[in-house]
Amino acid sequence: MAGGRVYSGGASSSSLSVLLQNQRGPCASEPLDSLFLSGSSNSSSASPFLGSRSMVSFEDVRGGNGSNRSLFHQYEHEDNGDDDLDEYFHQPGKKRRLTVDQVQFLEKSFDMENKLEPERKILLAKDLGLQPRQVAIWFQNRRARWKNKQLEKDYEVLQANYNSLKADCESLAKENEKLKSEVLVLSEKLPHKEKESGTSELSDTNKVSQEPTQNPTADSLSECEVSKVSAVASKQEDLSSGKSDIFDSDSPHYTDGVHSSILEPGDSSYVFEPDQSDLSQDEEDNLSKSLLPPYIFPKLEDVDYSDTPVNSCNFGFPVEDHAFWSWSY
DNA sequence: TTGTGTTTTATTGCCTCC
DNA sequence: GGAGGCAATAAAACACAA
Repeated sequence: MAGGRVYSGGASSSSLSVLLQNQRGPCASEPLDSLFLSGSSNSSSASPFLGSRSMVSFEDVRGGNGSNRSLFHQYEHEDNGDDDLDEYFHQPGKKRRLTVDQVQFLEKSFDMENKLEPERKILLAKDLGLQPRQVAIWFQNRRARWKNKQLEKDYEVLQANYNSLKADCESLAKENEKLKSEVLVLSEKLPHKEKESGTSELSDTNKVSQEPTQNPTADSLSECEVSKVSAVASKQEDLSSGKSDIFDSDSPHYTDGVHSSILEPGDSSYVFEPDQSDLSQDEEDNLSKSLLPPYIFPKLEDVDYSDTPVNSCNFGFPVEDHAFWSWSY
């Protein structure tokens, strides 16, 4: 026995005699719902479960089906009076399964409230012809089962979410690889174009830098748009050599509405304002790091990218890779 | 019938709350 | 300190295949 806790081994003679006095055979066939509803308010007079003898009545009504068969037969052999009844309930080490109706009754009660107040426990015990302790144990075990079920459900939900995220991640990684190869191809082609077109493209570069802002989130960046960004990579040489007037406010700019107005954090359209994106700050940081040449955005020096991983959200572009980027196409 | 896995009932020990 | 809840566990009852 647990420290200081005393459990009875089964129904006591006194409680059983009370139950047997209330014995009412045919009531066992009443619909459970009505039995249950009448139980709480008037349980002592309308008890649907009237001790162990009423279990025999249940079996009679049901024709002795299923799970109670062995109990019924066992009890049938011992049904020789109250002495045998007490003997049955006091068998040490013997476990007695509850009847189907008792379990259904308890289940309904559990559905209403899975905690068991003392008064309710007494009422249920009376109604079911069980020891209050048995009712308490049943509720305890039932709560444990319920908790396990909940854990299983939670696990399934988490696993589904994980699988979904994993699929997203994989598709983004593929997209990332695709875009990277595209950037490589375009950056190889662009130096030739540059030589042909001369310095006139600088004004285009400036256009890009002045475009009103939309947030360059992963969602808003179409493949085409990213390709455009990639296509201007060759302008980096001009910028790094001081030719660019990219911060000229009068300069025309790239007008696709995606890669612009990202220069001034103080501006209302500053692209890295947290409220303007569905992405988390980390994701936005990753995007800004991956898409924007660091030298274009001196204000961004305030942002700590030191631990930013290269992942599908920043398109896998290390910051160093951006050294050749510029904003024209 | 028997072996084995699962479910259900009950115990134990520990913990928290009043 | 007692009552009650919970986790872990034991063990009886049950289901079912071989």
